[in-house]
Amino acid sequence: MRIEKTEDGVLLTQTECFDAQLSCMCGQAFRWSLLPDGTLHGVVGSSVANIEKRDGGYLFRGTDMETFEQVWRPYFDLDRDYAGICRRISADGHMKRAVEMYYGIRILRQEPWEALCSFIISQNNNIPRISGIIKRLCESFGERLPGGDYSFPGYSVLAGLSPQALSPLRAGFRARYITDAASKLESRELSLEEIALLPLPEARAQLMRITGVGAKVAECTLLYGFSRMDAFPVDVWVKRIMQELYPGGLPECARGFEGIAQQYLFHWRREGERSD
DNA sequence: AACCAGGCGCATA
DNA sequence: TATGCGCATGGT
Repeated sequence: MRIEKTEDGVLLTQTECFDAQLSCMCGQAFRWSLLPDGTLHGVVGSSVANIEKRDGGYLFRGTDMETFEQVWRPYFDLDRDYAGICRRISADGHMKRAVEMYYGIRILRQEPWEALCSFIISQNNNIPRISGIIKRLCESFGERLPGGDYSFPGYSVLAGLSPQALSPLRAGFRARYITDAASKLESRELSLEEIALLPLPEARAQLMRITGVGAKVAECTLLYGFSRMDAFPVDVWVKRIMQELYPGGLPECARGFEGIAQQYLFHWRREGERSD
């Protein structure tokens, strides 16, 4: 991996197994968009990214080195050996095909609260509408950033609100789930910092104390918000894959990296459906 | 115009 | 423990 400052921003080259576009647009995060000119645009915390392909790598336009190191390097999990992980899970034939076809997908290290809130919104919903609800959530309750983007609102901002106060989001029955999560966190009845330290089963149980958080949302929160690579969200797509390919469970080679395997299989199956 | 969407809570057996 | 249904909203 090579990271260098240029006059346009920070240039990242020589990374193994990293496709920014695939990683951001494969359904794990909902605040990224691909602009018509090919620029990948998104917000993390109070930082805005405009990522362009350049010199076989990526230019983070307008980013300074400090922000790259503190925000983007951890967000894209650039210090994890994805090439090695992909090699390992490719011991299984189906996994090998999915990994080859979509090589470079990484699990993004999202903020815990943003992941929790986003996947509460995701339930019984489709990706375009999930993105729309989250966009309105940020515009309604987040802070305006230079350039016109909005940050994801912290739970403290939402904790005092009634579900009706979220009506501009058009989140439907999920509105009260969001306010329940926010108020339980604000009152310290639940603590994301403590959940981060718990073993997987206990962390699941804690998250599921929130109304509207079941096994699937808890698992997504642990994978995407707490970087638990052994969390394994099973949605309708993955359920189909499991029934068709792995009735006895994931292959042994995926142990410890179930979440990463899941993301490749999920995207593989979804894209396969789209191209029919 | 029904049907579905990265589910969950609740009632029922 | 295991099903089945309703839920807000919007896109096909």
